[in-house]
Amino acid sequence: MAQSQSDALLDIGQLLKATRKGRQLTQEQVADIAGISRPRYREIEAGSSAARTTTLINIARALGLELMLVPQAMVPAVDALLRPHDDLDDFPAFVAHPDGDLGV
Amino acid sequence: MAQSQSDALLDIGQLLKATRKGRQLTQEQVADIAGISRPRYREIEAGSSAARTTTLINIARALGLELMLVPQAMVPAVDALLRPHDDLDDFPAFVAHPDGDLGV
DNA sequence: CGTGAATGATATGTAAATGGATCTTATTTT
DNA sequence: AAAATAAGATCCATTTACATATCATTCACG
Repeated sequence: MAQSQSDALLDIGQLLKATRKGRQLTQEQVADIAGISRPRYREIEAGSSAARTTTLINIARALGLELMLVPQAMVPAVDALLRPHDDLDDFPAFVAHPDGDLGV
Repeated sequence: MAQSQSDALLDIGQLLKATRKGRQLTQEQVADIAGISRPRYREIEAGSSAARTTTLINIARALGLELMLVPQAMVPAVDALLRPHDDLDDFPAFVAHPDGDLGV
């Protein structure tokens, strides 16, 4: 059916890593701004640990991202809006991807 | 500057509650689908405790929502896309709102 | 009114996130 | 190549998420 929690964590980690590199920041810098330790940020980026909601929000903001909860039916539209995001720096937008197999 | 973590949790809780009521589900039903206990879901909905990332994803999905990480610069656009969402049932879309005071 | 369902709220115990220290292994940089 | 910096990885102590049980309160409805 869909992505397991582990997969979601891995995906989030990948996005964080890609965004961080796009911003040319070190793990320590991001961890610092987000107010967590580097070992912890490392685990979150590696997807081997499920951060608290508040921690994830802090990390996201440290990277210039915002956490949003979007109606599943709107995900494709939002995705489409985000993809052609060719700015100075472009990061992929993360979706928790149930799979994409909604009957939209 | 911006929203504290506590405020973010309260906002998330409000969205969850509004969405749940829109879907006419009980706390127990959502908790059940999300795989957590009712007291636990109650606390998260009340914003008095920060769920793990995986838990939040599960709850969101139980309510037909998806967790997304969006570049802050794109938040207004996504918000605009989400607001006129007058479907069969319409839920507000959550944003972790740093405040809206980005120089966009 | 009163009966039951939904919700608010708390307590105890377990599991997992987090911080801090430390060590190793890349990856740069000079 | 050596030095420095970043990243991978593991340990222990503390905090907190979460389950389960329980009771109070509110709310819908006959």
